[in-house]
Amino acid sequence: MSITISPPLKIKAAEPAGRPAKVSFKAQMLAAREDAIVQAVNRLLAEKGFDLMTVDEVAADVGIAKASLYKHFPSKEDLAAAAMVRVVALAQAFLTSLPVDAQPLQQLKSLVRWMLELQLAGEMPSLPHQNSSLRTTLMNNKAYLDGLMRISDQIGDWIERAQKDGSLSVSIPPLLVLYTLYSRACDPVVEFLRASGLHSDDEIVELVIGTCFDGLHAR
Amino acid sequence: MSITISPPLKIKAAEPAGRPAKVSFKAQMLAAREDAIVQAVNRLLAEKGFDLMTVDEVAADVGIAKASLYKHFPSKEDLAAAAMVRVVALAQAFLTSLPVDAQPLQQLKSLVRWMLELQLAGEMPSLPHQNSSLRTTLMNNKAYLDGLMRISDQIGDWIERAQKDGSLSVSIPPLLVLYTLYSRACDPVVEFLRASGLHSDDEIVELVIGTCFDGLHAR
DNA sequence: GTCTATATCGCGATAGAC
DNA sequence: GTCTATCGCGATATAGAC
Repeated sequence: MSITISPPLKIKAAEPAGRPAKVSFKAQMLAAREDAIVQAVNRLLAEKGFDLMTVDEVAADVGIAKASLYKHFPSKEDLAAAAMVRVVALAQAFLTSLPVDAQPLQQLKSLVRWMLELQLAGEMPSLPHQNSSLRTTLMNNKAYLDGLMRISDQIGDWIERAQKDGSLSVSIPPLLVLYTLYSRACDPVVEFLRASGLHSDDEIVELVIGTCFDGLHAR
Repeated sequence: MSITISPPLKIKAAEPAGRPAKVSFKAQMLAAREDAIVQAVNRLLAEKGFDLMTVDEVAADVGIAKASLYKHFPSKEDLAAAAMVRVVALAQAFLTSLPVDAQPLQQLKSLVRWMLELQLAGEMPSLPHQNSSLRTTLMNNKAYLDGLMRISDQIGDWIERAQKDGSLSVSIPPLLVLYTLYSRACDPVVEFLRASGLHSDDEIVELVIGTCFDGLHAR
């Protein structure tokens, strides 16, 4: 029922008069509206998951009619795909914000920490891995695939360097490392631990990072 | 469309004549039918997940009418709950089949191996953790809760003993260990690795066990 | 208990006026 | 592009004969 627009609109701030300004203003409105939609979808995906999220809820949350949603996105699957594109873009922005001279293992831990915090903040969308129509839409989304490939390349680079400098086990295939890190984005241990009420969010993050990199076995 | 009955029926094998035998036979028929239903549900839950599994499919798979299903189980949620009760019972049977004198860490690894193999065999039902009606049904199912508590107690005992004998890290809360082990039952890494086609099922099992207990960090 | 046939309904998607 | 109102479909669940 609430309309969230981010970043806040600056109406015709430093724009020259005439048609170009008007077009840009319209484009800003459109982009802001679509961004509000995608943010609502992202939150609902994190809260209820794809199957339980209804398009009616999304429309009500954004504050527009359901038919208007379908003018922006042709299907529910495309709504979810847009949310995933946004998350991948956020991940990419986070990765590029990391110090380039840090040790590769620390980069990987920072990524996992970021994903766990996103999950704890209720902003990590959860999709079913078995919905074929959703998979088809995602696999046909060039923006999503490109973004996913770019961050995977970056992470893969860190994995190889971490294995070379001896901080990461060389007996684990790099692909397995990548998948293991990605899986932390939907690790049910996070919500289980939170439901237990025994640990703060920060403790949960550090505990899960510990089990991920150090394992359960005693050193 | 196929009716699977297990174990195979032995019709009136060593039964005395009279009413008791007849009642027992009927009860066997009923139990066998319900077991066939639960097995079909288990396979469909593993294949498509709860949301994508339809009651029509279950009925068609067992070879009976949908209305007949509802004579055995009052709702789709109860169907899934029955499958979970079965899996928990299988897990308990597996745990009691383990050698009692083995080291506790090996017991835990054996459990994870069993869960991973069940997943690779397509027999690990996958439920959404966010479906509230399903959660309600499960939390009201005494057989499920009792079975889950019994195996959790057994596992918790091994965890404490493994921490005492120095094979498991004492800096990890036992509850986190338990959750981390349980999470291997729905670890998406398994299907990702299988989809990559780079490893055999046995290799996948050992690789995931390795990342779970030894972590990614080099020793 | 099993069947056929049907009730009921939630949800994705659309028509058509403005 | 946005709205109100509605369609169409599939899914859970049930009625009633046998």
